[in-house]
Amino acid sequence: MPELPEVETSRRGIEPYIQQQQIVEIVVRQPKLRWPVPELIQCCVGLPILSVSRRAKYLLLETQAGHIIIHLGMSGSLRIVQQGEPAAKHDHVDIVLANAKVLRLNDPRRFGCMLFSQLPLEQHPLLANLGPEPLSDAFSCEYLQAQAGKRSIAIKQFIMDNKVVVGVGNIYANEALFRTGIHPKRAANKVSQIRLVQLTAHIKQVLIEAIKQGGTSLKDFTNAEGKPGYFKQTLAVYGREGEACNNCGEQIKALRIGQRNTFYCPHCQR
DNA sequence: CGAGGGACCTGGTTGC
DNA sequence: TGCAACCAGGTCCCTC
Repeated sequence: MPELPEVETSRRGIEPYIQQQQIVEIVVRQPKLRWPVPELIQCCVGLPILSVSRRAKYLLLETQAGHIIIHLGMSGSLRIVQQGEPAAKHDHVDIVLANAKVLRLNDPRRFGCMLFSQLPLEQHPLLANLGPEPLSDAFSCEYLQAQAGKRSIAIKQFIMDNKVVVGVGNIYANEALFRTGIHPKRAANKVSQIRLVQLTAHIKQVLIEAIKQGGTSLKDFTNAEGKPGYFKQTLAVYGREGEACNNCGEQIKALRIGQRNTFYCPHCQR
């Protein structure tokens, strides 16, 4: 479910309920996520959550003892529920807070994780080698041009590479390339300089629009209150194989790039 | 170093 | 209706 807009939607949704709240209890029903939930996470109990931030698709809960690092994988979601609410299937972890609210992690496929790190975050192995945030000034057209020149992989895989830029998943990679008129299979180092400038802007634009609409709810993504996002209505190519291109009316095509489903308009994207 | 593919999981949909 | 095959918003890790 989650690409960057969905993770940011979750962050904004949970922050008002958990920031500055003391952690009363951490209940781990299923520790077997992508990596085991560490026992050490229990050392946060009794401490307040000082901040709720995001790096790439990782959510970071800061405490005096270290950071809780949460990734939602493909199917994870976070909800705020009242203490005492019975757990449903795949509700793997509860962080119970002093205000009687519970931050509850649900993840059917268990590709997500909940970790704890006492290291400075920039030294954590999962965070140390990430590229710039797409919505930061560090993700500039000059930067993207410099990176693209070195790579021969398909432009779609290139912008989905977390070492290049974080937070661009399958949906928004497809959408940004459509907006820029670039064929997703074109080699990164064969995209013109002008189009890389446009692509930089379109990646930012599509992510900002999706955040404004609360993310894309495909199957079951919901925010902290259990409500869906509305960006699905805005998707121009993702999931629209066989339908008419909004721009030229030609049929949207699908192909596979790096084992991922890829959608594009053969007329508008070259 | 870069590129490619398997791996980790459950559940919904599709097709015989 | 039943069951197997395939597919899904991610990304680490191994091999070549």
